[in-house]
Order: sequence, then C-alpha cells, then structure tokens
Amino acid sequence: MADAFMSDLAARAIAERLFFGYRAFTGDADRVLASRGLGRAHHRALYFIERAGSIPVHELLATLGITKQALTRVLRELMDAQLVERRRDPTDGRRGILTLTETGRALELSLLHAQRARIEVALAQAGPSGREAIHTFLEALMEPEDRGRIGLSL
Amino acid sequence: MADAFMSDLAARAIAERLFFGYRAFTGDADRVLASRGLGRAHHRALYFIERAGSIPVHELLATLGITKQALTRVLRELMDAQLVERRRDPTDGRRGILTLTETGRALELSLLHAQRARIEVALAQAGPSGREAIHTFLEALMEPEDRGRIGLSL
DNA sequence: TAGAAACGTCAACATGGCTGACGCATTTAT
DNA sequence: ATAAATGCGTCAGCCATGTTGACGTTTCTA
Repeated sequence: MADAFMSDLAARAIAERLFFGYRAFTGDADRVLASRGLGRAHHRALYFIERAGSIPVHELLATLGITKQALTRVLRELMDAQLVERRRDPTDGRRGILTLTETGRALELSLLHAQRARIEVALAQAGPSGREAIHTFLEALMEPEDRGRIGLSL
Repeated sequence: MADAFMSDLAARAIAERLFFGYRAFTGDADRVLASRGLGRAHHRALYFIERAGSIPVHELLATLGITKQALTRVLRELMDAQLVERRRDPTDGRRGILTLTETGRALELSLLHAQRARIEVALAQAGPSGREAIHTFLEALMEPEDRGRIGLSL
C-alpha cells in the first residue's frame, strides 16, 4: 500500500518551486515600485484597495494580516503621494473607507501588468488543461479563513 | 481573434492565490522557527544546505540572492546554535563549505514536514493529473537562472 | 450619558535586508 | 618570489517592514 505521507523529495520539489517562483513574481513588481520610491507593502495595499473598489480599513487590515500601526505608516505614504484617499463611512463615522485616486489606479495597473506577463507565460507552459489544477492547488494551500478574500477562479 | 494578453482578472486570480498560498506555506515553518528563536532567513539557509548535502558559501549566496553580510549574520547564529558547520574546501583553502550537524538536519526535516502536510493536501485537491501542470507552472514562473538550482520534478 | 468601538499616532524595538570599508588567508599571475 | 586577485568574515550604519504598548479622539450604542 502507498505511504500515508508524500515523499520528502516530492515536498521539496514543490517547496523550491514555490520559493523561486514567488520571488520572481514579486521581483517584477519590486522593480517598478523601486523606481517610484515605494516598497512591497505599498503594492499590497494598492492591490487590495483596487481589487475591492473601496474597502474599510478594518477589512484591509484583516486581509493583509498586519497591525494597524504597520498599515498606518504605509497608508500615510500612499496618501502623501496622492495614490490613496481616505473618507468616512457615512453609515458609521468611526470607520474609514479607502479608495485609489486615478494616479493610484494607474500605478496599480502597471504593477499588475508587470506581473501579468510572467503569469501568462507560465500558464501557457502548463497548458490549458492545467489551469484548473493550478487554481485548485494554490487555493488549497491558503488558510481557509483567507479563501473568502479572493475572486472567483474563472 | 483572441487577446494578445490575458485578462487582468485572470492575472488577479493567480496573483491573489500566490500571495495567500505562499503566506500560508511559509507560516507553517515560521511557527516552528519562532519556538526555536529563529527566523525565515535561517530556514532558507538550512534548507539549501541540506538540499545540497554540503554547499560552498558562494553557491549558497547565489541561491539565496542576498549579500554575504546578510548571510554571515544568519550563519553565525546557526553555527552558534550548533546547527551548521563550516569547514574549508581542501582544493581551495579560501572557500568555505557548509554542512548541517545532526541537530540541524533534524530541525530542517521538522520544518519540511510542517510544510509537507499542507503541500500534500493541496496536491491531492488538484488531483493526480494536475501535478505536472503545477510543477510546470511554478517552474515557468522562476527566473531562468534559478532553474538549475532546483531538483527534478519526479 | 457612560462606555465601547474604531481609528490615528507616537515611541521603542526586532528582523532581515542593504552599502561601504577593512583585514586576512590563500591562490594565481608575473 | 612576490604582487595582485580572490573569497571570505566582520564592523558600522542605514532602510523597510513588521511588532507591542500606550494614549487621545471621534463616533456609535446601551
């Protein structure tokens, strides 16, 4: 009968590919960010604000999994750079709602496109029939509590 | 005719899954590391030393893509903790060769196993026919120069 | 109207990167 | 034989991004 666990070697094959693959993937955006004097933390905030259209601060905090102090610093820089705007939730004035400015949207899109090129090539290499397996695999890797934070597969 | 580029939405589907998936994957090891007073940087060094059996310092530097100053700090802590040993290359006394101690190997294995459980579940979800696509996709994501640093797929 | 909630901010600190500059042992080239 | 280059190891200072803890303010809610 088969082993209850996968071989260490099979686990290493995935672990290495994830490490190098993720590094290359983030590197594409890092180069664009560096030219604007921003870092990866700014990208993540821009990404999830744009993704949601507008997002309450508490939800962005939960998504990023960082403390409000860490986020505040990032948001202050993004607002100083006129990339993000904060307004109040009309139904609850204590809550803040974040949106991107036009400039912010343009930057977020250029960051996405820097990464899209690589994703496109990689998906093509894997073939059309592999796309579903790749989505399923990555989704299964995630913490269950994060699964509600992502968009649909197709 | 089809678009020359994939849709932004399709790129976002992958980008989000990579972000959350990679975070969960590293989180498994981070919890074990934290209980030993070590960080992710130590794990990466342990991983690639073990993977190679023994490895010259310059090769580990190239693999990790960090400066020797950053690595030295990590190696000093690993050697102080009796997890890593450094000896000289007999054919070129300037070069250092790194190996893990027995304790180091045990720790590296327990870190791998913490991550293996998650990988195993994710691969099972994707189904046996998806495995090749997942390997191909992640490998295609990598920088070409890193492709020689990974083990074979099967 | 008192208390809780949701921030925003300040301060101090940890981790893990970086650059620059030295020094030392060893190998290689002249 | 000696000079230069190589491969480290280390010190110092800095940056980016995270953490706790504490405090003040505004706004809801009981």
